[in-house]
Amino acid sequence: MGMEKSISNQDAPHSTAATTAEKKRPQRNEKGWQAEKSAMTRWSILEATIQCLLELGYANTTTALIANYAGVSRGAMMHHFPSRMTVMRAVVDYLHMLRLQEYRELMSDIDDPQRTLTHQVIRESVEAAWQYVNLPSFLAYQELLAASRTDAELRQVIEPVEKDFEKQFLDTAKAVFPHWQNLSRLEGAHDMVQFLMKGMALSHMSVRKKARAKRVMTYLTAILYDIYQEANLID
Amino acid sequence: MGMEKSISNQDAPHSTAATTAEKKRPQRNEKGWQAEKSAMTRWSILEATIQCLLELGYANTTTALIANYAGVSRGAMMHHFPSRMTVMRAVVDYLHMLRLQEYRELMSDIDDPQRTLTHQVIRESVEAAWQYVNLPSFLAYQELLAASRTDAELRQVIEPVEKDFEKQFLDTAKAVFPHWQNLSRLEGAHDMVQFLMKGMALSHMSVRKKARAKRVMTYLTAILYDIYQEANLID
DNA sequence: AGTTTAAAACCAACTTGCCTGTTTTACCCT
DNA sequence: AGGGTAAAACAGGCAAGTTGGTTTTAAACT
Repeated sequence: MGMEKSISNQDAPHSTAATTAEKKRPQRNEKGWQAEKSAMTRWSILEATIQCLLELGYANTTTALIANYAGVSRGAMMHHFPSRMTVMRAVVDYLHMLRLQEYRELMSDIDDPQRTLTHQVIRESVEAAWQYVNLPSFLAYQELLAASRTDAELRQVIEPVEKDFEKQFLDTAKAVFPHWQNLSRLEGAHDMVQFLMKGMALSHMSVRKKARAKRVMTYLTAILYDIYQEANLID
Repeated sequence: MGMEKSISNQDAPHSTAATTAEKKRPQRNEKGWQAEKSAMTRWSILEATIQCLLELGYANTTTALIANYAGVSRGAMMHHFPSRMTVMRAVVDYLHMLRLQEYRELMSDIDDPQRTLTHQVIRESVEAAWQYVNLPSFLAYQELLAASRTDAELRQVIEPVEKDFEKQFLDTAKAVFPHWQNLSRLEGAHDMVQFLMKGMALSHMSVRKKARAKRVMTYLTAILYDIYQEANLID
């Protein structure tokens, strides 16, 4: 009786995580292969979770689904993350890192050779912010943030991260606009950008999305320029 | 032995719905008592559902919880609403009506005797919009809207309502500002207000909420005034 | 080197609890 | 009495977490 139980009745229909950014498969007989494979499994579970959050929402993101998306057995997954909340914790941290990185990347494209803020530079930074809130990482994080409103455990996890993120986020903005002297006004401008972009992103405009977004960004650029001018007159 | 069945072994820790707007208890032996009582039960279930959405979120709003909050048995509830989604459908319609009503009420406080938009009038309407997005009805609706992104059945229910709401919402704004001629710019201004307010409301600012909201509203008022001026110059 | 041993990774089945919708039973008003 | 209303019990399904076992890797020992 060979038993052959390894037919693997696991059904893993989605290989989403794998398609996005397949990490180089570690070679066996290498030193520390196990550790590397373990890390890759963890990573694919995190990516799968994000995919689930985007496609199914927080409530419908079950441990079984995550495992399927990641292409691992539920047992394996529970080995790396002993509970659902443990996965979420890891995802929150992962997104924290990822979002900051992506934001900085977008902002680094904006260089400001004249050392003074032109209308054009402001416009570019506004458009970068719009790109930013349309990234998957932003949407996935919002899903967690929204769920945390009524999930005490998740809130405990996400709250300190959120605080830290906002701080670093604002600091990054300050670094991108070093000539902007008046801090209070910079913060106000920052709020304007964030709130508007968030509101737009979460509105899922059903009609004329592109045109309306463009118009809003035009208005926003104008007011930001005004705020900047005033801010530097005062100094 | 008056029977006083209202001892209600149901544990209904929250009497939220009752506190908000206790309808007059219908008197027995009145004509149509049953119909009235039935209507009141339905109403209290809707209010209870809204309360649940606010406190627990869509995913955690179970039929049993709703019944508890409403102070009815689950059986009674299933009599009036044969399924969970049926309740949600009714709540969506109820909120549709309620939100429009509340918005119009807030806007009706703004009268404009000079028949021309002053800075002050704009400021008041902005503040009304801020009040509006801080109403429970707004938050409850957002909860449903957010859930509908990943719940196909709910989306089918809420999508047409959402479309109709946006239309009526914009129409109301037009009615409040009849002197605002240039329609395109009015729509742009409307978008600015809605997106900003939504973004702020959903940001749950943890620090200096009041001051930041005030500052944002000041900026918003300024840009709206500018848009208005330009709009009327063009005409 | 080759074998043994411990640990890490993985897998499938079970348990328990909760949620929904249904059915059954009881009630009360006209 | 009987239609409309309410309460309770029930059945089916699903998801989280646990358990017990198997395979794979790394290291220790002879």
